[in-house]
Amino acid sequence: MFSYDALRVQKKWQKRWKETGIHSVDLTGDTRKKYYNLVMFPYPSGDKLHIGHWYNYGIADSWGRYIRLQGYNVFEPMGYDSFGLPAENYAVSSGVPPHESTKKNTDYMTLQLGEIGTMYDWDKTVMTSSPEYYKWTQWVFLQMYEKGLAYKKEAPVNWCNGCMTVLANEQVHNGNCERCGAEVVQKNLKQWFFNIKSYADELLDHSGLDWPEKTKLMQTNWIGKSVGTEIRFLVEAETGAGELFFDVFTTRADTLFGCTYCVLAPEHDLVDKVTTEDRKAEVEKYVKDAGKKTDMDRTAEGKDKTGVFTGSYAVNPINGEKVPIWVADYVLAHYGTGAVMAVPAHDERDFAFAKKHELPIIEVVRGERAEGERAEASAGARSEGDGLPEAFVDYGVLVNSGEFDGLSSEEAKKKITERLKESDSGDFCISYKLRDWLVSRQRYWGAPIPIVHCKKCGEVPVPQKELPVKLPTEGVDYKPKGKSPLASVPDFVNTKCPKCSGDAEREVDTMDTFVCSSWYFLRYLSSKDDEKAFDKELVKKWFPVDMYIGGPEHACMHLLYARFVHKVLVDDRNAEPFKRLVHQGLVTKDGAKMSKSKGNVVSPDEFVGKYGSDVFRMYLMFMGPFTEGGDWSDKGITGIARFADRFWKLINDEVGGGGAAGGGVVSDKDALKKNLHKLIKKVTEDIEKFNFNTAVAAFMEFLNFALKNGVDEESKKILSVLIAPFAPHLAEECWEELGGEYSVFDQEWPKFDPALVVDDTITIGVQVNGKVRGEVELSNDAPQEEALRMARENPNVSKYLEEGEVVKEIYVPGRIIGFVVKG
RNA sequence: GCCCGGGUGGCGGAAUUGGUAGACGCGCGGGACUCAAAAUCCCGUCUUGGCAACAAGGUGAGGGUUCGAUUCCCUCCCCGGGCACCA
Repeated sequence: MFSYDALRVQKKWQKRWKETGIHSVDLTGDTRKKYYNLVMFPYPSGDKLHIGHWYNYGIADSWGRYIRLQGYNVFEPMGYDSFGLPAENYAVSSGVPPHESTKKNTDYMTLQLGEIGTMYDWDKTVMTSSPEYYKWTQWVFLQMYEKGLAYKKEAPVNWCNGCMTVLANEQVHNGNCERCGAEVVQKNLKQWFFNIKSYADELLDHSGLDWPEKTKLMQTNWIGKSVGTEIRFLVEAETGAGELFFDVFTTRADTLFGCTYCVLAPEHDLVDKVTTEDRKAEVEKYVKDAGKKTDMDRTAEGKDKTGVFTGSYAVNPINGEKVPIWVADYVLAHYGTGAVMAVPAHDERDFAFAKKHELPIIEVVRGERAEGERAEASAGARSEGDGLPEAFVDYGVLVNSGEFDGLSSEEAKKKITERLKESDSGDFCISYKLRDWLVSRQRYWGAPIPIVHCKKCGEVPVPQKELPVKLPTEGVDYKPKGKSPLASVPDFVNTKCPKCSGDAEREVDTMDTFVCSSWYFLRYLSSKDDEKAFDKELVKKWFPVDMYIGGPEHACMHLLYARFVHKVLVDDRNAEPFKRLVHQGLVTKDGAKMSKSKGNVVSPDEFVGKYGSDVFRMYLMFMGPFTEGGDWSDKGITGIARFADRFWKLINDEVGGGGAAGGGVVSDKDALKKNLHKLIKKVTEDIEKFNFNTAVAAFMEFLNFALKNGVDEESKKILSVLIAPFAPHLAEECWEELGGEYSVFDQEWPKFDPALVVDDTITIGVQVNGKVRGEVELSNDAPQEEALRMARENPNVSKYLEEGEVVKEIYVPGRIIGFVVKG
């Protein structure tokens, strides 16, 4: 069918690559410039590679091959993120222990990744579920612990009813579990956290990172930094409980005079203390009900602002006004201080709440825009602001604010905060949406947390030399019960305290798999003696990762965690692990996401078996821009199959028929040279931009030309190198066929001659009143006078010029000639 | 609700700073080769009218700026992604 035997060729070269060890990287001795080409490592599933794997790994590899040809020493490692729920869930249903199924899956996957024809250096692979790896994940935990960045604390946390474990904030999407989709509820539990919040400012700093703007923005929004004021409200103690106070956080200190009540979150410590006897029953019931609700329930009730009065009052420190203290679940316990000052005139939520519960509304900021509306409202309600149709949330000028009247919001924020500072009742303050990273999980298939609980000494970290704390593989009931399965393995639980040697119990929770994946890129550079988690000298040499390729879904999870952990491990708050980041797009079928349930999943094997892996890879590259994905078409791939075949024919002079040139006969040598150099330029520039689709298109254009015109041997060699990142096996075969020395990947990437890529004569359009009326051919640097003269000579153009008087002439060299005619 | 992307032929998708819209490929139509089919090769392919030259319309909808707008501005519609009471 095809004259190019793709399957034979790909087998041949995969074998040759392996035998010659061409992809094995010398991390220390090589004198070429280093390039760390990283792709997010896969979770090893038992299924065959799906199209997304091919898309991601195939194209990431093409990038690596291109960089290699550019003369770099490319480090392209690969490993497995092999801890995690799927293997464990499989164990629950089948009884096959995770360490067994995982081993089988990774072996199989390695084989398949080889079939793509990738240049991974398997000598330096990692598997996060191996004791050799998780030993050091535990060490990472201890590092965090020693630096005071890991702590165990009771807090309201997210609990997934499906996975029967707690989840990090980042792993809850729309109130559901990111993994299994089950509903997530709030529970008060004692859990391990990493203090990622203390790195918020460093994580906010993306300077110097060549990352997609969108990803940086998502992280910025997730961290959610707000600059504002913390204000202390004293409680008017009717309960006789002594001097009570609470702090609130606000970004709008300028509205402080408009505060007509305060709200505590139901979980706030002070709720009990400020509630008066007569309100106790009602408040307790409200708090209890709120606790039972999921976040979804709380927000699902939407704009309906529920709440109860505590019976107590607080004093507004700026004016001594007494305001009632309420409890309401529209105030979040975990943000700011868990308490707010409510200013109904200038906050939509407070406005809705005040309306519903008939609390006063006082206008303290006025903007130009509100002027008309207010006049129409009632003049009588001016000072009270009850006439406001809605909250005015914009900045403006202060009113009803005593001596601060007339100040702009900006100025007032500063002045009011400074005043509060004088009386020790407030200060400037910064608040973040980012919460600490909850890292403990009540599941089996993860790295055990290296902590023991001693009756005498309390919480004691396991000494580094005793690592790894091995995950038991015998006698484990994997079934999730809401407690770690490890709790039911006595041999694991019962231990001795490393400090006092007394009886102690091991921590039974395991670590979030995102901890494992937050440092694997460092582990690829492990030290030979295994004395350290990674080789510091190698890390110094090879970091940052020059290119990191992976899915955009990790923007606020892995990519945030990895930056944080990297900063801690290399002991530099400003260090960044990934210099350039590129996200692959999604491959769809008929415009829809592929899914088993829709039955529109495309299996690569069928097409790889028919056309070979090069064609499959190249079609994926051709489908659309890499970052945007593309739509798979069973028919579309035939275009690339034809292309590969025609390419092969060109190299082998099998171009008979149709009057095409062959046998080394070149009909226009200058044109060949020009087109070849234009191709080199186009392909090089497109690859740099990750626009592989247009690079392939340029190849096709060139091929169409070359098959007619003929090519010489030198051009064939250049073409073989140029095609190498796109179709590595084909390129090797062509290169060998042309008598080139193994390997094509040890050649130099061709350079174009700038003089050859510009045409001396070009064809440009001529417009009359903006409409194209003809085209003229003129020299590249033709002066305006000549260009216009030639344009006028065009019969169709002159026809339109005669219709009136030329009032303007336009000449953009190389682009357009235009006339404006009036009449 | 808010914040990002994006809407271009039958389809996937191309189009520097505003400068000949539709590259390249698929599909489709026609032809060559063949007893025939496949494969291959050649020609055509945005719509309408015309043999053609050419003309008119055309990049989600409507306005605007400009000699000229897929590109810039305003209003709106649709699709994808993120956030979601963050005070």
